[in-house]
Amino acid sequence: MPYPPEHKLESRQKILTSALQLFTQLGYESVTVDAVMANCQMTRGAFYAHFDSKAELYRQAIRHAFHNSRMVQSQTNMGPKKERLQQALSAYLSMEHLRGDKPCPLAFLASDIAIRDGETKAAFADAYQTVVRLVQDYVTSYLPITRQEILALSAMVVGTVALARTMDNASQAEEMLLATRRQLAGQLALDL
Amino acid sequence: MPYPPEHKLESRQKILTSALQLFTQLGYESVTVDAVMANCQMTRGAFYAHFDSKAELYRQAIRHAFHNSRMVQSQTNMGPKKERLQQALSAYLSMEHLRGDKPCPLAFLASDIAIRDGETKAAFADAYQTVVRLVQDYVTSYLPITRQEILALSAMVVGTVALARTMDNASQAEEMLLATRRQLAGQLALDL
DNA sequence: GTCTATATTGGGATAGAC
DNA sequence: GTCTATCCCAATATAGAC
Repeated sequence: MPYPPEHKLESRQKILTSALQLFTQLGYESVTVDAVMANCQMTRGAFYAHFDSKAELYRQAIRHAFHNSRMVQSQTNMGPKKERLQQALSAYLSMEHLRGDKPCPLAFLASDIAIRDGETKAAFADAYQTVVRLVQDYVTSYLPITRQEILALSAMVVGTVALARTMDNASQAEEMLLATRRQLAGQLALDL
Repeated sequence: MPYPPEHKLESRQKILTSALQLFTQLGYESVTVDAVMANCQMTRGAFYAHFDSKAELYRQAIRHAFHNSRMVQSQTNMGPKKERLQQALSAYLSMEHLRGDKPCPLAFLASDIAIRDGETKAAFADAYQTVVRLVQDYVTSYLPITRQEILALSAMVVGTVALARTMDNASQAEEMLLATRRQLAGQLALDL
């Protein structure tokens, strides 16, 4: 028995992490299965023992990213919800995030998802609705707010990161992040 | 002389319009030069008399889109700036826009641009800065506002359209558009 | 489960006729 | 300027050994 049973699960996790990194950096079409596997020290042949196709890998990588996101993971953390929200937003609206550290699929893949098949879009839409409800839960713990306001502010946060990433100039990107932190601090009574 | 001198310019415009439509619908990589040309009743061979490469076509299509955008074109319109702004925003945050009618590259291509070369990103960043200044000019004509506020609100508007486009469900998309219209109406004293 | 071939397709770019 | 025909490379997916 050359491989222990947990080996396959470990390989799967490695492939998913590798895939998310490359998909967010290069976009769906420019990423090859070869590159994903090489990026985690495996070869192409092994891929098909884990996933049926590249499209399937994309869907799973998105689910994986949401499940491991700061916002979702912060549910298991200690401390008041307001502080956890503040930390998550601060990390989200940072240059480190822009550079691809724990990339959020919402901001990094939005226009890529819009052109995929229904199954992929549904996976993405579900995850988005979950995050919106989570944010609403966090904010309402200390401030009355409507779902409508949460939706608009979420779009602002995600849109800021998506647009800042397109800027060729770092100071323009920083200006955008700062502007949204200020706006958010005012509307959500946070210290950002 | 089989071709009058204006023929080439006309062909070029047709190719650019065809390209923008396909790029925003399918993304850069999934669009073939063949498809762009077939979409405007020409063949692949003719393409290279107009553009050096597919990457060059992408850049030109983005410039073309900004130049023909409602916001930029509204500069030549009559009427008070506040009304022109209101009309542009209303069209921007509509289901027709989401369906691909005069697609805005900011919202439709943001995560696609982020992974392209520096030249493409620079073209996009320039266009974005122009639009931001234009919006600021329109708003300040009737309401005092800072550049920071304009940046945050612009990200909200663009982010809303980008995210709404990823939803598999039309009513979710409508909810998002409505939420941002409401928020914007409040902050910019508009009737949306 | 993972490896090294390999079959096959698709698309960017060019050549040369009209 | 536009056409058809062609070269050439890259990438998905599979076959079969270990």
